[in-house]
Amino acid sequence: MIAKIAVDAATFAIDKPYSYLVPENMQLHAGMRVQVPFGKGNRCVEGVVISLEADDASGLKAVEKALDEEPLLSDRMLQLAAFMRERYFCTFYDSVKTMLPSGLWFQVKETYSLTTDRSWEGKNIRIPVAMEILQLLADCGGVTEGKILRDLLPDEDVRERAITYLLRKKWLSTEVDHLRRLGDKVEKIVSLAVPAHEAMRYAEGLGKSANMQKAVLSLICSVGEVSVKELCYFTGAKAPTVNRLVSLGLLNSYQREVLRCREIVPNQNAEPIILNEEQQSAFHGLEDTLLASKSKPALLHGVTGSGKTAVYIRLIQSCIDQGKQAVLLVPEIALTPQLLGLMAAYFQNRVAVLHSSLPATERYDQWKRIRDGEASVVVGTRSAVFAPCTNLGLIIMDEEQEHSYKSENTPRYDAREIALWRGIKEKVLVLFGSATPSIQTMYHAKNGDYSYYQLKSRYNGKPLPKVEIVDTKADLQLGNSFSISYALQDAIGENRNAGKQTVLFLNRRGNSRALVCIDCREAPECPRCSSKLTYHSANERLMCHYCGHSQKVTKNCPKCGGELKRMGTGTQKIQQELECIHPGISVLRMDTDTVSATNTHEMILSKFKNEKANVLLGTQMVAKGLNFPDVTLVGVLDADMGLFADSYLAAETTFNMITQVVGRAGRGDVPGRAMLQTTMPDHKVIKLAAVQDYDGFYDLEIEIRKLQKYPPFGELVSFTFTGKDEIRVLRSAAKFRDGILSCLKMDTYRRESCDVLGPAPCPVPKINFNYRYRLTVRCGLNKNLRQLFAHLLRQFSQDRECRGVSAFVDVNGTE
DNA sequence: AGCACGCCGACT
DNA sequence: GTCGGCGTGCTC
Repeated sequence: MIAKIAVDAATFAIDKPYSYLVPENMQLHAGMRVQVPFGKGNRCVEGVVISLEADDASGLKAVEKALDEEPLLSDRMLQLAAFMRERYFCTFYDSVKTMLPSGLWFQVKETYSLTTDRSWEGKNIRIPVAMEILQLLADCGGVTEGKILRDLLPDEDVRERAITYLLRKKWLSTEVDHLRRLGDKVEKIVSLAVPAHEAMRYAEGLGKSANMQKAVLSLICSVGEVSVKELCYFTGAKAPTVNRLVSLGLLNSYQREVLRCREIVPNQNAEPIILNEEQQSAFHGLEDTLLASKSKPALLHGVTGSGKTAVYIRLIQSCIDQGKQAVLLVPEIALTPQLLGLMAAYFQNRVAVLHSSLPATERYDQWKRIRDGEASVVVGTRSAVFAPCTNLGLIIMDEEQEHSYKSENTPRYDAREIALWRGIKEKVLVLFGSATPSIQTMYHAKNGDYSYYQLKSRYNGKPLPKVEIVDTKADLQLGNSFSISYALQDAIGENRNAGKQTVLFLNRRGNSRALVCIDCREAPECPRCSSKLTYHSANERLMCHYCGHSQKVTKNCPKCGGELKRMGTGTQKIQQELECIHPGISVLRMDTDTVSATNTHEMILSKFKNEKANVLLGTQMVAKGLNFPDVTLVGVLDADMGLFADSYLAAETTFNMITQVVGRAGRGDVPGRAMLQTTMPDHKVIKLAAVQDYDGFYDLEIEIRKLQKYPPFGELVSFTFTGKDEIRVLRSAAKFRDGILSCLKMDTYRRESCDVLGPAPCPVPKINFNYRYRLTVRCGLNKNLRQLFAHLLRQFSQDRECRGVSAFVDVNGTE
């Protein structure tokens, strides 16, 4: 028997199925992970069995051992890994790792032991610390773990040199083992092994001193099966007492797996859902597709407050009634705590949650519940698109346009694409839901690739707020030095006098916690990266969020010696302005500075609601999930900020942001009002967003996309090159570009439309002493071109001139 | 990437 | 002789 195996150690250039011999007595199946010898040194590496063949061949290395007892990945998931490998230019095993919860990954454990050759004894070895290692091993019985050596000899260079020397001398040998990061949690369950009356008769025959045994037995008689832990808790007995009863043959015991999953508390009663006419017709159409197991995706386009969630719940219900599982993907769990409670209300303990901030143990156990079919509804973030459902019927992606569905690590997958792939292969309905669908999804809907359902009316019948565009240039000419325009200043004042609340939105990332020199106006930079350090008050240090470098806060500027002052964040400055303009106004801030684990997002929101602060001021996080009747004014301080971003999604993102923010105003009885401050009051995107004209925006943007050959008309593939030697990196990138260009002249590729831009420095040109340059390729990324790129990447990694430079690919990336 | 093999110069 | 440096080639 031969196993085709994808190994972890393989880089993209050499990634392919490797054939290994399966030992006679080994039970292997596709989808199981194994430990195999790889390379000349036969080092032990992890791999996954892709397929098995009955062939017999000699001259192959043999699989060392199976690391799983049963397959972790179905054939379908293996197919998906292959798809991801081709689509995102990663290795097969990279895909496998992203599909599995991290609790299932392995940790390598090296064991070092002395060999029988003790000729080193009494010798004088010149290599530093080599003798120490030998002595240490001799002292602890000849065997030790790699971790112990690492702890004892922290200097990596010296330690590794000594170890290689000793291994070559064959005085030391090493073994590698793959250990699961997490184990399955089990508990001991006991039950009666004899009829109850017999057990009780035994208990009565016991003396007075054996009260515990009596208590234990009588409890078991009344409840039947019980865990030892609970038994001890309720009776006060200790484990040995129970074990004694087991060994006497009165009790049976076995290990039962326990799942470490928190219970989700339903936040309401599961009242029957009554759909309005629009919802009803959308639901019917979608249910038909669902029941027919046709794999045509669908878009549910519903304005904020139109009740998309009700349709989701009915669909999930219908899916479960078919005996199938449903996956509901959300952009960020933290922003949808009510959704989880709602799901629990309707689907009770059949709901499983999967997202990255769960403890690894819980995530793994949730994963098992899904795999074993115990959970029929999966709610989760991006990675939940890999939920191991064996009987999937429905995938819903809420807020489909959100960027968080795109991964920023290798493989840089897009959960939308994965969902669509599963949709086709598993004959599953994929439903995209959004108030402002991405241009790409809308295009497919208009094109008939997706079926399209629209919910136009807000269920409470509230009109959308009145939106005004405020030209900040005009204010500047009038001498207004504040970030808040006169018009908005007045509106905030009026709103406050009317006893209503205001939300102000600053469209910036809240990471400006920097120190700035009062003389040269410069902020301390990271010595390893081209980035500014941010100030962390918890440890009084300046930290770099790209490389993790941190340094003590100094009093003076490292460049000119001027005094360093904490620069107020954007929101802080605006808070001061507000207090200056409207003395006595109460302002709550919500940004990375004020939101923490102890002072969560929701806590600030509920404070805003309950304490009736006049103004809530925040960055991107206020845009979502806020629904208060007393908020009648919303201000966007820099509505056009996002339009300058260097991304094909800039306009789309800005439009969505404005829509979301505007939707926060006027949820109560008083009609809402929104003000958009901008330096470009005539910008089409701003104007369209102000009147909430999605269709107009779509028509405008789709033309630009078509002209520029941006998605959905073409794809943007970026190749990023990194390395320590800047010249070399730039040269490698240029060489790669030339490689593409010359291939495009060949007959096979002549018909491809493909523009190559760059190389240009990346937005962050240096990270951890690695320089970064980028090529951007606009093309129809078909199979032909994908194969070309993969070929060029392989060739690149073997190119001697490009040594020390590595490349990675991002398809339709946001950065 | 990571590892061995081979060839060369330097040091004991 | 013995050791390390570095270039080259391969990974079932």
